[in-house]
Amino acid sequence: MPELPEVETVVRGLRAVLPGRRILEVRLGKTDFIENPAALEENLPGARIGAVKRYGKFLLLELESASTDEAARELALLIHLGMTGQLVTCPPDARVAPHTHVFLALDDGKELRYTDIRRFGSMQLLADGAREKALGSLGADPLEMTEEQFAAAIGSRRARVKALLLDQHVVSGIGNIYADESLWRARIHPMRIGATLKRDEIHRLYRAVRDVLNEAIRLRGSSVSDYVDSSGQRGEFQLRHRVYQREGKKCFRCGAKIRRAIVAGRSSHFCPSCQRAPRTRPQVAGGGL
DNA sequence: AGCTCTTCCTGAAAGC
DNA sequence: TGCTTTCAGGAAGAGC
Repeated sequence: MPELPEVETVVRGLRAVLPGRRILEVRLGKTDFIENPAALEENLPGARIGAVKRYGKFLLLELESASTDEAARELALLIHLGMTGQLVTCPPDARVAPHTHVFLALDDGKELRYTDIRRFGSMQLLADGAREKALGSLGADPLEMTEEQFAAAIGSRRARVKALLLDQHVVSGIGNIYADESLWRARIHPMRIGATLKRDEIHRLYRAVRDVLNEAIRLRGSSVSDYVDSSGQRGEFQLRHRVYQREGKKCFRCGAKIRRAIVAGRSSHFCPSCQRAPRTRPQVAGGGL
């Protein structure tokens, strides 16, 4: 599922081919994940693609409307890949994958396609002033924030650290895979309360999050379900997972059996030996460590 | 403030 | 074997 490293990989791929391209034609399939489908059909044809950006797990295609009619409106297409979203460029006669719902014909003869099996993704055309409203509440990007900012965001909260890492308003871009992998690397139990983390633990978590994300970007993301990059290629970081989907297997560090528990409503994988459960209130469901 | 539950959706996997 | 049920999960909203 696309999290920060996967979205970053897609963004880098699109950055190499999209800027400067003009959109010639739009075709839509199912549109229940698009905020205003008619707005796409009206405004995308003729628009020129500018910068390709990433905000947490969001992709943003900046657009220059070709029509010089009224005020030259700055538009942007905001895209979230949800769990199974794919953005791929291909020749227009390439086989159409099932569940492909957006086709953008480009002026270099290529096509940009959006495929999303579960349609948990979203697509929205943002007018001039709407960008701040759509993205303003996002937390800082963990690769851009300082350790002090990270410590302030996590260390002041009474929620479980797993919930905090997943909360896009606290830090943006981390999902279930990278939360679990980061916590394992930092040797912190997912049920720990943010405000109870020691300075050294915050430091380890900050380092772990950044190291895991950077390494995952280097390996072009994790392909666990349907993720592929903008060329249709799978990533390789799933080969480096230490806890995610490794329930019952041996911890790479100590050999104990990896456990799975529901934390913050999400399946959480951790080593009960390396990542000590908090002693007092929050207990892992079913007792035990 | 933070937790749990629900909703959206499909396909894989488990259950019978 | 084949049908049915459960589950997974990003994000938002409801209710406590």
